[in-house]
Amino acid sequence: MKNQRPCSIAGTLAVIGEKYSVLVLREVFFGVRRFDAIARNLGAPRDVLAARLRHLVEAGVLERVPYQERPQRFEYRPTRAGRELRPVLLTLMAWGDRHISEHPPVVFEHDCGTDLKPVVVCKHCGGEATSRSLTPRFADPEWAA
Amino acid sequence: MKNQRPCSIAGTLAVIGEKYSVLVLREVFFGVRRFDAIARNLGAPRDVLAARLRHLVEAGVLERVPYQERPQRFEYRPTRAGRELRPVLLTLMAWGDRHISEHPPVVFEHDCGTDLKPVVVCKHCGGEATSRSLTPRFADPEWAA
DNA sequence: CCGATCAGTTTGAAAAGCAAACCGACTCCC
DNA sequence: GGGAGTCGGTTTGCTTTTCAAACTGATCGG
Repeated sequence: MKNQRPCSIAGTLAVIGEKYSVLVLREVFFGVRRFDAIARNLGAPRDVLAARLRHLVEAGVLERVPYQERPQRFEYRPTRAGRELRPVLLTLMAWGDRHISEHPPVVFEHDCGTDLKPVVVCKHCGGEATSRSLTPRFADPEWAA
Repeated sequence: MKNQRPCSIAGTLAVIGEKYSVLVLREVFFGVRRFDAIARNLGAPRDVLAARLRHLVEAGVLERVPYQERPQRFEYRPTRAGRELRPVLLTLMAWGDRHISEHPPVVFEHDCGTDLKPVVVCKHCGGEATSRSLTPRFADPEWAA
């Protein structure tokens, strides 16, 4: 990584782009918040998991909270910033449901009573954000495509 | 990676989860579709980029199309499945804009005339998909959290 | 012929990933 | 009290991946 285009996608990936990081968040959102349980559900090497958790805590996405003294034990909870990553996981899941497994392993029931089909829309007008409806504008014109 | 929870998030990450893959898609969406240009904008090692492009083509996200004969040269275009990954990039960008750079390096103008603020909503009711409004249901109860 | 362009491949060393074993501070149970 | 189990990691020794830089081969322009 040398001469990178300035970009919020790259910025977010610097936080959650390493292997397992997103899956850690998935488990945490499901309520699985302890080291052993996360390791089991991910099948990840424990040293790598330890490194990822440290990184996510430093980045302010998770917090490490003791859930008992004697012996002291910790669990990992999403912060506000962490919870705001849920849309990322939902769009990843939606693509996988559509293009990989036609029988989705997990479904989210939405308040409205249906199985959630997540769509990305413009907050202002509510219209779907499609390729054709979007025009990029670059802060630094050197990087205009 | 051993004993993984069956999951569409993991499935999608198997396609675009390696380092640089998402950034390749970003460039392709911006219209940067040739090997040298992508390599330049990413600052990625050329051998890694070659491997990623191969993988994305095999996965059906990009296609490798000749844009000239003599000497034969290729460019990479998003397929339909590839274009459907745009929502993933938009949510990644939105999080970075909010939590990393308060001055976004790129803004998308939406048809409606405003700068796009992407939100994930329920396709059926249009309501925002928040933690509290969602209840997971597991196809295989062994993995219920 | 000389230099430049482009899409990769090759090379050798450094970094990250991996599975399995280990550790320390406990608790539980006989 | 002793042995087994739990839990949140760290250590070890090996394999795989990444990296930057150099190189290749086809072709064009002067």
